[in-house]
Amino acid sequence: MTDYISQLNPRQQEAVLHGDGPLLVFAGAGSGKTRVLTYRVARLIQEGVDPYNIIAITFTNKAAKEMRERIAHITPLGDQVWVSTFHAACTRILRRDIHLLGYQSGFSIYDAQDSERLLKLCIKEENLDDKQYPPGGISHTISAQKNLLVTPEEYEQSVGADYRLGNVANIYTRYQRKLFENNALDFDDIIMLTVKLLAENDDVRERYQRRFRYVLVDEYQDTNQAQYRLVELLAGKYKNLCVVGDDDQCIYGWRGANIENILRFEADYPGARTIKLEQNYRSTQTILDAANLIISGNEQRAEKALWTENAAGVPLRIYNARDERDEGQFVAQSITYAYDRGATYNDFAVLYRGNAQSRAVEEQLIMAGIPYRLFGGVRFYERMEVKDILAYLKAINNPTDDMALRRIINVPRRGIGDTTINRVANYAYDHQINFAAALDAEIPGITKNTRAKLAEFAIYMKEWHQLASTNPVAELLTQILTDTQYLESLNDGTPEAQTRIENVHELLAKAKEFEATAQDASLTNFLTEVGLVADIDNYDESAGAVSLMTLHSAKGLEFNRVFIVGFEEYTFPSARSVLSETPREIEEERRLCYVGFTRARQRLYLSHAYSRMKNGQRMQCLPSRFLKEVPPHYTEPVNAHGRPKGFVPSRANDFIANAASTSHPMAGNRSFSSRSTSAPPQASTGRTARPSFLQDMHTPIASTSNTPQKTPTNTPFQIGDKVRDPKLGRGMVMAVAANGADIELTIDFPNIGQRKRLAGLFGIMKIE
DNA sequence: AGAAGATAGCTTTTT
DNA sequence: GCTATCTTCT
Repeated sequence: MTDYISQLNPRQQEAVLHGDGPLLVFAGAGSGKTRVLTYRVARLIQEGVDPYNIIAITFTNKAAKEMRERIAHITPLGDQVWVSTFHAACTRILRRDIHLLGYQSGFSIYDAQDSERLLKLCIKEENLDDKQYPPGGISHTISAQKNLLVTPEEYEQSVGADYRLGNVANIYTRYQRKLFENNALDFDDIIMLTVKLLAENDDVRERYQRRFRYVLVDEYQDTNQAQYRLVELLAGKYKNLCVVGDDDQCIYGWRGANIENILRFEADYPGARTIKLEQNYRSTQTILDAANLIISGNEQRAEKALWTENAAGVPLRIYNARDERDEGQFVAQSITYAYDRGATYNDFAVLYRGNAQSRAVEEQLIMAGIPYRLFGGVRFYERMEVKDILAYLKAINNPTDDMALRRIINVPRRGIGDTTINRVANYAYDHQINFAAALDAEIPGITKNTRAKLAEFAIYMKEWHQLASTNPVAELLTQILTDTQYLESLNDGTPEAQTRIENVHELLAKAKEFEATAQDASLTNFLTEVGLVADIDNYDESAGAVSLMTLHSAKGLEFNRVFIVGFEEYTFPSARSVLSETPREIEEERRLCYVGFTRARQRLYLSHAYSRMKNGQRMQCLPSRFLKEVPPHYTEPVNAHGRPKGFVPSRANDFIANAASTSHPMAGNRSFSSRSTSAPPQASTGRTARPSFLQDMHTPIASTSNTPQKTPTNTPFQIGDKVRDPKLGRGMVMAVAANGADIELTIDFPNIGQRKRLAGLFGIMKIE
């Protein structure tokens, strides 16, 4: 720890050594931001500040975890610093004092899915048509209001006599009341209510202000109004506030992030020192120049220019694909080409604007036998079976959580149908009691038989509730699984059944791990922890696979080689932003582009297709406007293998030149059977059955252990797969056989009423 | 009550 | 193309 200061550049040193008072650090991409933050915390402790008096706030658990570990690594007392996400920090504050707002400490946390379900209920109860009041849109509106700290009452006032908005206000009011009645908070409430708590209770505010003499905030450009206010409240007494961010990387405006917060910092905190970190340690000069040129197209930004001492590197590689399939092949072939010459799969990331784009790339990676991990899509804690089990825990932990209870009352099937549930709900509503209480009531219209089922369920609930007060989470879970036969109910013969069962076991393992590591292993804390995780939190650098994710998810990560696919108008920038024609939205897309470019250390591949399927329709596409913003001398067109057109091997600066002399241990070792020993059985059945929770490795092997020996192992196809042949159309694989070196598939084509045996498999692609 | 089949509607990004 | 919801059937 002694000599760490000398490892920093002058600007970084200045930020680390800054004493008391507000400090703004503009940290460009790859400029050593995390380093500065962690060293600054270490320095404070070294100077005699009690770690107890420091809080560092991030947006993701991953960032928090990384910072916590790095601080603990450089200074012995580091692990006492409070490092957490906005949401985790606020939840902790609320668990302690939320009774002052009328809620109870064991409140449930509703994710986007939960809150939308509740919202639908509210729209229904207001007797409004969910076509005219689409839950998604209303949810966005309510979220926006909460981010601006606008209460239902204030919103109602602000909309005046507007009929439609008046109804929206009514929905908001009802929604908020229901959350309260359920003793539940949505994500926005977590911040909003913490602000309310601190603003309205002098003693609570005073306590936290005194405690947090030093406040550090990461990614300040992504704070929304509520978070801004929260930071203001926390740091209000000592003003020892250090915020780090990059206005050029503000990409969450649609979610309420206010880029003004960082641009206004000096005005908000008079006497603030501003430091700009502009030296980039990550990318080549070429990549950086291109990124700088892109971002300079934006009006609303603080002036700065990244520079680097790194070499110029190679030009950006541009591929014009025919369609998304060709584009996927380009990605796969380029990766294979580089892999065969010593690159590793972790070197690569494929970034795209929207999750829907992953499919085309996935198909080609599977065909080429390239292992990959997919981020985004359905996440572990959003999976049906995991949410079911968590709903049991929520309902047990928080008996007023009607939403959780309603979710599980007939899962697994207990013969309690929608009619009954609605009768109970209506009864509860009419008598102003919660759903759980209504289970024991004499409700008109419910038959004796059904009432017995309700009563039986109610008894179980009481038993579990009892169990929860004395036993650890994992034991409670086990008991629930036994009592309900939930696992058995999952075993329905569908291809996903096995994965679902595994996911439940995974959750059980999570619970055990939680018990082993948590300081206070209460059920409430377990639910808090699992309620606030994001997909990217599970990113693991060393997984030996290509990473596929959205540009948003990629923020904060870096890769040696980055593909940005779908670099087209109406895809990137998104159709929405183009059609809106508001500079604000296009500027955010441009920032997203800047984020994407600066993820790459060595190489950046950009591809666009001439045509692409969108919403089931084939669309013509034009190259992204951002592509035109990069001058031609920074770029070079490449072929479908990622090689420069007219490539000559002796060319200086090219990869093959040095790869030829040093043989990589992995080079040439690409046979499928030797690489993977235990492919998960669902590996090639498609994304819905794939757990993204752990390393989501993809291997093309149908099955290594339980298939006859003659079945070829190096094929992505297995019996039952739905496939498409370019000439014959859709079909289903009926048999897989080896025919010499070739693979032979027997495929049923229902549309032509024929069964064909095909060898060579040219153009046959798996579909879902 | 529950399953299978048909149709409408929608897709940016996520703590 | 996919999914969530509605409809129809058992």
